[in-house]
Amino acid sequence: MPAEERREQILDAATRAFAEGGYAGTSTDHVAKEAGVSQPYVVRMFGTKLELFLQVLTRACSAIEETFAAVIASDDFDPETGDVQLGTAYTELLADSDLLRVMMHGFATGGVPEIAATARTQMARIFSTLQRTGWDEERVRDFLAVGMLLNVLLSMGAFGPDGKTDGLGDLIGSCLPEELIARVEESE
Amino acid sequence: MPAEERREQILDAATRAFAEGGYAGTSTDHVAKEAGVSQPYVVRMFGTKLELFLQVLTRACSAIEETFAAVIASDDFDPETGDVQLGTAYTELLADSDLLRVMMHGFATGGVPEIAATARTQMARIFSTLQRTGWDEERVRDFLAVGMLLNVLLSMGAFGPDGKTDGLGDLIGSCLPEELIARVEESE
DNA sequence: GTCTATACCAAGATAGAC
DNA sequence: GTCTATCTTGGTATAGAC
Repeated sequence: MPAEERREQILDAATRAFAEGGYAGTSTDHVAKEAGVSQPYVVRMFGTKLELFLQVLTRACSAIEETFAAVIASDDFDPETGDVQLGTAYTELLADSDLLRVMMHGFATGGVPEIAATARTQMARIFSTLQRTGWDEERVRDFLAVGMLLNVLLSMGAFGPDGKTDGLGDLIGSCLPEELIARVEESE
Repeated sequence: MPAEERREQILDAATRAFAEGGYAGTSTDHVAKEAGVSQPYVVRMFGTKLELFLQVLTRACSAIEETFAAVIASDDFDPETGDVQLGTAYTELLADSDLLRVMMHGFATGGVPEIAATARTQMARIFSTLQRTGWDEERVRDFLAVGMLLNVLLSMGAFGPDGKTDGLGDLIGSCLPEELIARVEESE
């Protein structure tokens, strides 16, 4: 298999693995098994585990940012009701869950300077993209903030089967309309 | 030293250590060094590293919840302008940073079922306390959401010296008044 | 109540064959 | 381009002395 294709395959596998365990909590061997290759090969291809994680994090944030950018740039984007359009796009990300979960791991791993620096850069990019909605400062902030709250709830398994009985239902309900919640839970 | 006092001392040290590295990224030896005791002693006292982390997480969330509860229960709490009172209390937490940072690590570590379950319970408690403001659903949600966004920014070092040049200044500015930002940065 | 010594396993990275 | 074997380190937990 050509290196380029293998590379993508491993990045996909690493995204799933790191989404579950985070940077420190995931071994390169786990990533390798998920990708169906040998552990030394993973290290060989990316140099170090850290470099691999940085690429996974950057790729995940780019995918998220591009999802928003596409909605905002589309012809039928309407600043007035844009929350719904962006919210729907975001829900698709929620249902996929791996991208948002690695992102959150990256955002929380401030103890590793390279990861923290990458996190700040990517967060700034996403913020910058959302500003192209033409919304005022507070509206952009609130959209991002509620999204971040949802990411946290996703990370702690509030959408999963165990999460239903934990008293977070009302909180989730105040963030998302009923129909969308059902769709996210389904995919858990 | 009596066991009870030592216990608190170790929990404090563990809070600092885990705030930096998270659950998987922090060794029991690191905790021990921070507390000035031997590594086997730490394990002996809490049984396992996981148990220690769960207690640290629960304690941190309780402290945060109690901070809010105290403001809300105080005589001069006014639901109308309560955002400012609660926001100021929250800023004190931001300046301390360790409590919020372990909490975020706990919230992001969904891959360890016991941690995720504890995270959900604690989040529900904080939510429940905020509901005692008497605010409507959306106002509670937005307060919590903006708080979560700030926690994420804190975790990625956006308030630290390196964070100033990353283009997140406007985002932070839309979450907190100028004076408060200065106070948080100072403590970094 | 607290330590030293240590058993034992997991994990990142390297060497080198095919 | 990909693997097997392996070196080396670090880390959790236990045993047992003081």
